Amino acid sequence: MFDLPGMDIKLKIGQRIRELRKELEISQEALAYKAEVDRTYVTDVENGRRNVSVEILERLIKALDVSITEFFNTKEFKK
Amino acid sequence: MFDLPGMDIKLKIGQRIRELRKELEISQEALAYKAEVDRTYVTDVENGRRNVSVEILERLIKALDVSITEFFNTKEFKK
DNA sequence: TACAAAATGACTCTTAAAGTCCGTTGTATT
DNA sequence: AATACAACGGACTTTAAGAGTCATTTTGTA
Repeated sequence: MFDLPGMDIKLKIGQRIRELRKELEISQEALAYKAEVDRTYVTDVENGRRNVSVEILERLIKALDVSITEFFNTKEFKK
Repeated sequence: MFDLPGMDIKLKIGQRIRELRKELEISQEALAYKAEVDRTYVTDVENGRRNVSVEILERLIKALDVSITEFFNTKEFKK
């Protein structure tokens, strides 16, 4: 996985979501259902094409069974 | 500052922004200028009235001179 | 204490973009 | 070929973001 210094926040978030979703071994559709967002929306988010709002992001993070702190506790979010 | 378990994510973020802004001892207007957002928008965000997008949130966090990891590394974001 | 200035809060309105919903296409895997 | 998953497109509805204005609170200082 890449991590260029100036990489888009949307891409970083998308990659993190995909990473955690894979760990749970669930499909995009299953995640979408859990987070109560649209199926196609998850695809776009994971591919860095969506500027997610914090309320939607919180739902996705909850659906991934991690805390917000945990979600952002990876090297690509540390400066 | 309070922290009820089911507290709105928008309020938590607003409180965190205010907290860090106070530490820097700058006004809402100065923060707005640094983050390139409207002054009244910062007021609304701090008071939990705005569902901020991640791109804007990133700008605010940068303007507060902390990493995203740091920003969310407080007890109210841990579960 | 009183006054001015600065900072913040509380609305409203507009438009650019977030988020939804339908279907279709691509790509493996069995 | 059939099933499951992911990517993509377009049309649509809802809302974030920006901006304006005025009211209120806070701060400093004479």
